[in-house]
Amino acid sequence: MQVQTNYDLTTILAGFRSLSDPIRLSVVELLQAQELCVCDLCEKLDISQSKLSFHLKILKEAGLIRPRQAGRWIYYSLNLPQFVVLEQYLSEYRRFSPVLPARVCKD
Amino acid sequence: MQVQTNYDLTTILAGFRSLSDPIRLSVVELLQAQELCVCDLCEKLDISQSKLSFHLKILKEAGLIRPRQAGRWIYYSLNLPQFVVLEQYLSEYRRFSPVLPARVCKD
DNA sequence: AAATTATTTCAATTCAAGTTGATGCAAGTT
DNA sequence: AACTTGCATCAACTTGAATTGAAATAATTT
Repeated sequence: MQVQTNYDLTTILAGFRSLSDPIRLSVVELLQAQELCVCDLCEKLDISQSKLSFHLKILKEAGLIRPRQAGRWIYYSLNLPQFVVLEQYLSEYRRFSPVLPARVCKD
Repeated sequence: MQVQTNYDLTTILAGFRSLSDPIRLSVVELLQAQELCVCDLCEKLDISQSKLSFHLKILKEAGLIRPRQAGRWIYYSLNLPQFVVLEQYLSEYRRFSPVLPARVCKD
């Protein structure tokens, strides 16, 4: 409740959901090193193109990656600010963590 | 690939998946303030007990929360180290990322 | 020991997410 | 203009996750 009224929860949820799939996690790990086009990713991950496209869309809609068109290739790269948003969301848990005693459950 | 061979990818995935559901995110936000028993969470979230129990189990298995039994109540609290693991996983993207020039949208 | 309370588990159902192959589209090539 | 290439989208299908109500368990009280 007190953690972040300043973040958009929907975006946070979409971000975590995007990163909760092994293929998508592999994608961002590959993109972490360098910008890659779809066919590169396809090859490196050894999955079908339409399957990859599906996952790229989810990552893109979560704001974690962004496309750049160059001729007929589309290069994807990480959108770091969105990673930072997620990172900072998580950091709030640590930062404001209580040293409060447990509430006693009494009726 | 290059990001973290030192993390267990399965744990990371489970962590993100756990945080990708609105109910579970609400749970950890409530627990961020203080330890709570199941009945408290149930009441605050206004959901059925079995439903909550299902989500608590997922969070617990992801290592994000942990139970503490006191009599017939079970108090759940955050397991901060696991939040830190996720936070640090995300931070690696920022830290080792190639410094790209800010791209200006020219539409 | 029976009754009560807090919580988990189970089986059945519903709903959302992932996969597949085909089709469409836009950019580049001939 | 027709053809190819790189990618996205669609519809049908398969799989997995979430919800529900009922039953099971376990600690507590009477």
